[in-house]
Amino acid sequence: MIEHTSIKSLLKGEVKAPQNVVVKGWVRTIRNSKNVNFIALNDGSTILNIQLVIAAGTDAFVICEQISTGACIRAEGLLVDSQGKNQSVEIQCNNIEVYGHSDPEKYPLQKKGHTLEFLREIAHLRPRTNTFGAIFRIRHNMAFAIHQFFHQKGFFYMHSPIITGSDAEGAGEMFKVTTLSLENPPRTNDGSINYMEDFFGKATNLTVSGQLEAELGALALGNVYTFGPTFRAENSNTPRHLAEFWMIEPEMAFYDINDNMDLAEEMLKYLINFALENCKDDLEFLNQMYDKELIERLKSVTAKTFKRLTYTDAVEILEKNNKEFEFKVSWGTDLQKEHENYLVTHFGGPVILTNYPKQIKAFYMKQNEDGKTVRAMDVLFPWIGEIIGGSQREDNYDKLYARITEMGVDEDELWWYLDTRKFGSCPHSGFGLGFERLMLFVTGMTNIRDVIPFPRTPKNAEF
RNA sequence: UCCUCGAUAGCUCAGCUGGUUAGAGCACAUGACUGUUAAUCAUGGGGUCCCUGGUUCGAGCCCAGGUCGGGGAGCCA
Repeated sequence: MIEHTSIKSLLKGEVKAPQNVVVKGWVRTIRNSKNVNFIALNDGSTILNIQLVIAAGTDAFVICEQISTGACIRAEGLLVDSQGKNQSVEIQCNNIEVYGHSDPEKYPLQKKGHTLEFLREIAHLRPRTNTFGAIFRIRHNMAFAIHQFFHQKGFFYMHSPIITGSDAEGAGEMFKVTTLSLENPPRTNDGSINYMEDFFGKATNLTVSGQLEAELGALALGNVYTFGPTFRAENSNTPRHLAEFWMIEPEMAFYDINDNMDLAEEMLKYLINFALENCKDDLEFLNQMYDKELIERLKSVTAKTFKRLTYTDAVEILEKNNKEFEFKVSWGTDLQKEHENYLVTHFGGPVILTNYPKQIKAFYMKQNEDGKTVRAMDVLFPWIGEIIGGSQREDNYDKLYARITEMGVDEDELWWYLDTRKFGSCPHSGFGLGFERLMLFVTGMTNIRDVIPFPRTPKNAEF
């Protein structure tokens, strides 16, 4: 049986003072004086610390000589109402056991502020800071909320493969997966690498999207979603890109593009509300330390109806301001970040754009009757830009096949995908949400490397 | 990948026009202190000036190449 109590439950008043308690955690600061020492102890259950009060003359007071910032201890004592101002309760501590010392000359985390750049270099220790404790607790809550949201709506969580044999999604550069010798791979007669001898008997990669597999699930189970790691070998060096990130991809049978937008909007609002309700202390910390408008912005997004308009209407608005843009807009061009920002600012909140020109979108999107556009939808968020990209899917075999050949996609790699349009095809839709992009918005962090425990980016796979 | 800025103590930074022994704040150590909140006060220790090469009597400073990091852009979620 676990003998100690979480600091969260003590500070929430779930244990009535006075009462003997045991806590275990890591020392944030220790303040010494002649007659009394104070320790701020954190166990990760909450951003708040509990104060240990150690009077001179106790065994614990002597042990304090070994304790410094970062040490891990077990502390036992009487939980009492605090005499100090900054906490409701504290522990009059008479017994301390040191689990792990922390050499104060060498421990990198000081009891002062550190830059996020420095903390990235010590990603193995940064969960012990207030900031990253808050971020990772919020990250957990968002992951949990995603499952809860879909489960409540009757969706099934589907595990799409991490290793894929097709390079057909066209979603970006892929990481190769192989057990062949890099120094001396087997060759075919024409000198190319013989993947027949590779582990899977063919060339394989890490997935760039679980969407195509999710569609297979939707055409059997109705509504499904994937939520797993995704890999892009793009040489992207920005605060919004990772080589390994997590993506949520719902896929729904019998949803048209409007149902798709409704779901995307409902989901984003649900998740943000969940954070506001369940991550109050952590959000308040981030609001105070990093982004004074964070909580206000989160509330405003949940209250607002997302502005929906077509790509064509958006281009019309943008064209009026072409002189302000580095990249001029005209119908058929892909929208740049400056254009997305303009629209989000123009409408004062999230924007959903639909019906893009087919030539700038993927082969699987449902073609409109006009012959020019497809039923794509992008949800644009302040600063982040495209937080969700999705579409109604092309469910007509002939149209899908035509598009595949037009775009030079290898049909042999997609025979199974095409099969679903041969046998019991149906209208369906889906979208992809970048989990870390959601985290950026919810935490107010501005660099995606700070919302995932161990970021993978070009030239960085430490830890 | 392109543009741009940067790298000096454990951290955050200053360092003049190229010139003697490279500084500050915080952190840390020691001491003081009757309840502190990133405590306070005093004293002290602490440097591969990112790397390689060059210019120079002399380089933290100038030049070239590289590495890593920040911001912007592209690719995208």
